[in-house]
Amino acid sequence: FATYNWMIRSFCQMGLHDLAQVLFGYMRSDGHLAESSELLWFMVTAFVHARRFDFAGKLLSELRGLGVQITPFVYNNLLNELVKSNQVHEAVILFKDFLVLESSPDTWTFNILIRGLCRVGEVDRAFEFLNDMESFGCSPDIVTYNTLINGLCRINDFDRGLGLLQELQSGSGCCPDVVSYTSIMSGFCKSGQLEDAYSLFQEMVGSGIKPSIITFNVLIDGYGKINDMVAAEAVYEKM
RNA sequence: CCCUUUAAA
Repeated sequence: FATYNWMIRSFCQMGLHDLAQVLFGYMRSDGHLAESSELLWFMVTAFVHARRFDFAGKLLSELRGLGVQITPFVYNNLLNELVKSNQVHEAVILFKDFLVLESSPDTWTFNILIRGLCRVGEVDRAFEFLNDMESFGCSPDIVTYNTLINGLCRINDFDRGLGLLQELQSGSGCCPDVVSYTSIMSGFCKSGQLEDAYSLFQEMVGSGIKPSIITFNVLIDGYGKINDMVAAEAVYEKM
């Protein structure tokens, strides 16, 4: 098994995934599957990086067959890697493959996917995942909502963004925080709606939430872009 | 630079 182990790893590192796949088949036939759980996860990451999601999914099935527990912490990292490299749809495919494992996704898993979908403008798809969370026993948290709010503002859908903010204010779940407000303020600033941004700023301060350095940065930058240096300086004096 | 998830640059 030791020989299979390092040969397969070497092939993966050399980018020879076809050879690694063939070798894995031989190793399996030789009855070494039971001792290969750590190698299996190594191969999963390698094949995902090589965009070979079909075989990665088969490997995950093997892992389940071995009764190996892969924690969400571990595979969230992999999903996040894909999202960061603009491969959200691949991440969604992989997410579905992860469902064959015994371990259930957690809130972070959904937050990563929701963020990815928002980044490519598929906000409605992101909301579908929000609705699916509950069936997996996951509750959306403030990060989930802030991510969605930001996604809405990025596509200039301020009405829905503000609506979600109001939902947080009235709902019993979680309360909006400085990120929620700053996110929408940033959207307003980018589209030159400084009056709306500033009234949100006042609303935030009025509800006892302390603006952060980023909040001020957003406002000052927004006023600078519309050449209102007087207002920009006025905000600067507040910090 | 980050390196399990959210706001500015």
